[in-house]
Amino acid sequence: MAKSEETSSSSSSRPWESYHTVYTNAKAGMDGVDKEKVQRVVYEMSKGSKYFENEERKEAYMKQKIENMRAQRAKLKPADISHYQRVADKRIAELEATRDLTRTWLHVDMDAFYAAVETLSNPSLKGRPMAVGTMSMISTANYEARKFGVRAAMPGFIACKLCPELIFVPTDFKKYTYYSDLTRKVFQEYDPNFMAASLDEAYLDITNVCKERDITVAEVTEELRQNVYKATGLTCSAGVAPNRLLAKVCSDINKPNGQFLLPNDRAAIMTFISSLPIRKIGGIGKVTEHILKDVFEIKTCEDLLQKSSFFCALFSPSSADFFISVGLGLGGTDAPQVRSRKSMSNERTFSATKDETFFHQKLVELSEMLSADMEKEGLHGRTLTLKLKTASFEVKTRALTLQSSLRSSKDILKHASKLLKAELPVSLRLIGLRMSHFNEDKDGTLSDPTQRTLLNYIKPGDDNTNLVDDEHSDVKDHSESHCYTYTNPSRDPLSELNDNNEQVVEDNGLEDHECKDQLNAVKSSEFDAQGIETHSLEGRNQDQLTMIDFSEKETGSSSSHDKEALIWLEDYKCSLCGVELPPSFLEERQEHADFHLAEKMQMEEESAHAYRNLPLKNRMRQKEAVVGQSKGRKKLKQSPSNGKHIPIDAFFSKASHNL
DNA sequence: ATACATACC
DNA sequence: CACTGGTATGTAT
Repeated sequence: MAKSEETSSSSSSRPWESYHTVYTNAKAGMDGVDKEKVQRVVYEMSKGSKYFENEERKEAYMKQKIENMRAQRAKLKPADISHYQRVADKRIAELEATRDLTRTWLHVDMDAFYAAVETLSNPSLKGRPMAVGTMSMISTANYEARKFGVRAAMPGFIACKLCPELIFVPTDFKKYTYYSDLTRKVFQEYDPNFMAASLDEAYLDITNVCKERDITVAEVTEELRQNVYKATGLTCSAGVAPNRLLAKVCSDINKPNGQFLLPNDRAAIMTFISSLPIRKIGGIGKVTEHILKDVFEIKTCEDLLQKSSFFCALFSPSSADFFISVGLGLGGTDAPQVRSRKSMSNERTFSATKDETFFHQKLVELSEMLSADMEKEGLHGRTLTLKLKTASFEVKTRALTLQSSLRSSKDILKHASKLLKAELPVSLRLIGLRMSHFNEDKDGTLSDPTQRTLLNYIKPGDDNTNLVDDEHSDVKDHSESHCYTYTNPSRDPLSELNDNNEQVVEDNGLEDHECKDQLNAVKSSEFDAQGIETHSLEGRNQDQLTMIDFSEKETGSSSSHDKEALIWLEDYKCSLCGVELPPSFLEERQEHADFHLAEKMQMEEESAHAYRNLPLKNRMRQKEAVVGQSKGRKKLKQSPSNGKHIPIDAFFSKASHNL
């Protein structure tokens, strides 16, 4: 008892101080905020919740990591330190040699973008504290609301407590996309190859405009911001620097409606960097900040350079390079590359439940959405990842990599169901699906493996695209991990938003519903055709049946006991899968039994199909593997960084922040 | 290859 | 009244 007494200063008397959220970070518009009050309210509103408990769990994990790191640091002997100091000094010199001060990069950042757009369409919101989002989550808050400590990523019900007058406006991506496009038309006049980082942010290389028009950087920046305002009625902030990493930092300095220019001058950069808190750097978040501060007493970018020996001693080379680069004020200066998408996903949150029928319905919806999204981009994927968030907020992922790539909602559903089944029973609050390992399919040709393989065999251009992209995709710094080059917007302003992650609800309106209904219709007829006897399941709906996966593997592996009937061993354990369900859980037991029954029927029904298809698929796959050769690709990727000419951005590519 | 974590908007 | 959604990437196993 006595030992549980808290001795740490804050925990006992002011418990809210130890609840670390992301809301306390100094953000634009948060100057006159009573941070202690915000912290207290956030704590009071969260305390005791499942969410809070999970945050505590995560906090404990982080503390553990810090302790491990501390121990490692303590193990270093003076001789080690001096050794690693030499290693670090060498690396510093090498990185310094890559410094490129010839480009002028501008980072534009719209001010409170979503909120500003909503105010445009409803001027009565002007001057009143407002947030875009829901009671559950806020996307953006306007500056009036920020005065109360309300900010993005804060749940609405907490924001309400901080600011009772707060007005909530639901998000409307269609609107934001429209205005985003207007801004991009302006950006294009300054840099046709500008990089869109999100709906409201972009990087522009203005080196050429400044030269061609023979005007100062400050003038170009003012003019650009003015033109954005003329085009949209929205204000933005801009930062200019010799690289993107610094430009982003600069755009935050005089926000809102301001700009900050950092000259292309090494001394100026070093001065600027020296007092800069590391948390301002894109890629250094809450956790990394905490670790660097608690383990190495690093707070500013200057500290980063001074403690560089520790990075070389205790971090991966790529992490060390990233931290040292930041300490030197280096960042991406290269021309933007067209990057191919790596993954596509969707997820939904709902009130926590154990209802497997409900889970299945979600999987159906997610599969259909994902399939449709993939089709829009002509993609087929090989790896499917199921994401689950339990009622206690723990996130789990379960992945499956297939022999051949897929896209159809039916295939996705069948594999997703299999993955989910293995986790049951479980109480969930979120389900998500992600597809990755894409093989592009430009012609819109179907997933017919014959065609794919033949194409690849004759003309390996299909994968070639990815190969080139992959090589360059490593050559990006962290703050730009989501940047896409904005390709010609002249015709259909919405079409190329496919290049952008945030194109989300583009055509969500009518079409979407139509689509879903159609898919549902198709789905039901499929089930009918499969001849599943719903009546044998005591009124369970058909959807429940589709929880059962269609996999060949399962058929083979579990065939040994597919004749067995379910018995509750020792009156609580399922004889088929070992799941434990007490006798009092009548509903659950019935559902569970249905599950196995349907599974059995499914397997029997399927075994006939599986045998015909398998050998063929396997053959195709082998060829693909040979042609695709992802291993050769990896080697190619690495060689440039080992060679004589090292592109500066390479040092940001793998930088780690998980310590 | 998989699982988990971190980060960004 | 009860803590998002989409993408990328790094680390560990």
